[in-house]
Amino acid sequence: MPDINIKLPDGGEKRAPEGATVLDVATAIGPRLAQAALAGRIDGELVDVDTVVTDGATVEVITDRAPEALHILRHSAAHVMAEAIKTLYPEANFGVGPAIEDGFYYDFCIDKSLVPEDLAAIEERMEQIIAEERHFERGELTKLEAWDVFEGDPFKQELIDEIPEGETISIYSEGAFTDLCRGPHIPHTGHIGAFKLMKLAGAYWRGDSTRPMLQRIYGTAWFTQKELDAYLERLDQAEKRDHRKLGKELDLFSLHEEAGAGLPIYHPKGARVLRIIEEWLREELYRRGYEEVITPHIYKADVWKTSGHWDNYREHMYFFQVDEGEGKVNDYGIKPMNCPGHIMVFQNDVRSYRDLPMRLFEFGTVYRHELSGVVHGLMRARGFTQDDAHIFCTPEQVHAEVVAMLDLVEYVNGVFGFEYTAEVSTKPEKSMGSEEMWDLATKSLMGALDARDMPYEINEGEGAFYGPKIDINLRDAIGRTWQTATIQVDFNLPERFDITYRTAENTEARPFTLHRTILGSMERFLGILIEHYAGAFPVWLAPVQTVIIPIADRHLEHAESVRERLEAAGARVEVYAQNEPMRVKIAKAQEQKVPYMLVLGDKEAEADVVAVRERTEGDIGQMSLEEFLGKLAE
RNA sequence: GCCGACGUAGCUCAGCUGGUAGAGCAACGCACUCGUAAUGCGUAGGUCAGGGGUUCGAGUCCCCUCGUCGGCUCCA
Repeated sequence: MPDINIKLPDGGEKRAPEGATVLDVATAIGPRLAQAALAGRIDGELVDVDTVVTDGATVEVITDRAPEALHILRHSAAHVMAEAIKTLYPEANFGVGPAIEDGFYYDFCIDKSLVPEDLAAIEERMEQIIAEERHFERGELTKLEAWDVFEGDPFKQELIDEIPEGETISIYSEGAFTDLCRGPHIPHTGHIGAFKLMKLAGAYWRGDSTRPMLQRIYGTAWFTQKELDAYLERLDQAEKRDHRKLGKELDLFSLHEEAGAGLPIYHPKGARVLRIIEEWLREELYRRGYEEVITPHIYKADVWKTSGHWDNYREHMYFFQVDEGEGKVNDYGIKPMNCPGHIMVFQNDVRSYRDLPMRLFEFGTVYRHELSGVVHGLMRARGFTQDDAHIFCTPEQVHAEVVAMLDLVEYVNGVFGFEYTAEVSTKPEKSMGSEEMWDLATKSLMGALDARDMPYEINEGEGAFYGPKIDINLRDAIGRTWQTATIQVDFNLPERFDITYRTAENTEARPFTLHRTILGSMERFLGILIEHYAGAFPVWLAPVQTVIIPIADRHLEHAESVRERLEAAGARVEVYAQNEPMRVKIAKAQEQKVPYMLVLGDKEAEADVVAVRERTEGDIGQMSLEEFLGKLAE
């Protein structure tokens, strides 16, 4: 039998008999590798281990160390789950079942509505399938054959329908379950070392709310039990950071059924943090050439008719009628966006190119009637405050303005220690504005990112109908991402409100309008910060920076005087005056995640010093008030 | 909005197949006056989310509404 040549990823070459598979190649390299082989890669394409290699190809053996390995494993786990469901519910029809971050899911349709207890039976069945070390058998079919195999399966038939004519269709079977699938899969089900079904949910077929809703089970799968345990532990940790839980424990805000969904109420401590951030950002914006405006929370409906919200966004707005007397009734709408007010500021005078760029900002509280299913703590509320700004400028100025915004993004996120990534969304199918405007605006956005050496992804066609945008995604302390800042070009509102400026040539021109937020929603950003810091705000943000702990009642007076002196210096202080042992007060202050505790007893009163306890380091000794204030300011 | 789960004292939670509500913490009172992560005793606190129904009897079963949670969808 003639031999063939294959290349290995390390640059080496190997000879193999014709008809050799990836597994044969692995075996030739070493028996341990053969045992660890989960899949292969031939010329960059992931394949099963029993795929025949071709002459001259580069062959790589994928083991559990490869970054793709978990993905393959989870995809196979999804199939195992589907088989388990199929055996328990033979009438099941399946949608799609991909691997996702940390796990997998499968969508399916069965007669009964599953309850969480049903998951145990499915898990049990999966255990059996895994114990049997079932092999995944690949088959290749023509479109016509595939139609037959999935006879009576509407979802799979729809998927087959969309596969281009002439393309080979691959299917995988393990036991009783056959699925339309591109592959590859792990050699046998026994490689799934640990898995757990996590949650039950509903999901529209193909993500389309006009189509049937399927049942979805989410699961996670790992090579070892240890990895699964570590993952569950990670989820536990994330849960401890949940801003809704910490918001309650730290007395930052509350939600009230009687107030309405998505309408958080901020307590003194939560309000304090919000105002600290706001005042800090305001000063920074002044330094960067922004001017603050204040605009109404409500406008007559006419404004929203002009802006287009009345026609296109009404179901998301709060409108109400007011009887103005003598039978005259007016419609008013609560603002879901700050744009109209800012445009009216611009419009209030004849504007010249010399006035541009005009940068107007506002901490504008807006209300949006979000769908009931999406409200979520502070992260998705119906009332929230945007650190909103609109920049009116000439086409030539767009680039520099976006660069300046990106600089602000970098500065602001640096202060909180967030890393971030950017994405640009381009012209969608349905859009307004000329090709040239879109082109100029999109190039300005990308050019600004390039100018600041910021890498970005492009979401083709994902822009709003009225202009392209840049979105910024933060990465928090435990690696989750949050979309916050957005820089958005708007071709729509300048048109609708017909705003213009005088050019140097004394002609009339329409200004470019940029919307932008840096934090997004102040309250949502607070939620992100709570989770990022796990509730332990840095000193400059902490609503209470230091707690004073008098040891006994006789130290109360001294404690009060220390409080007054610290507050006079601008510190945020609380005295724990309740009649409790010192260690109880310390425990409470620790629980409240207060950065510093000042223990005051006889010794401190006498020497007029404070005994400082740092939240994470513990007792750091005595110092004078001045020294301590210096520490607070660090 | 859609699918599913859940809603018991201020907080965290217990309450089996229907028989008229319980703990810990917090609060309040008394005692203790304390040196770096929770002192003892006592008191009070609930139309079991709201409304309707089934039943001799409902926190427990059914329906509706509100809210919360997990997803999906939406996001001018």
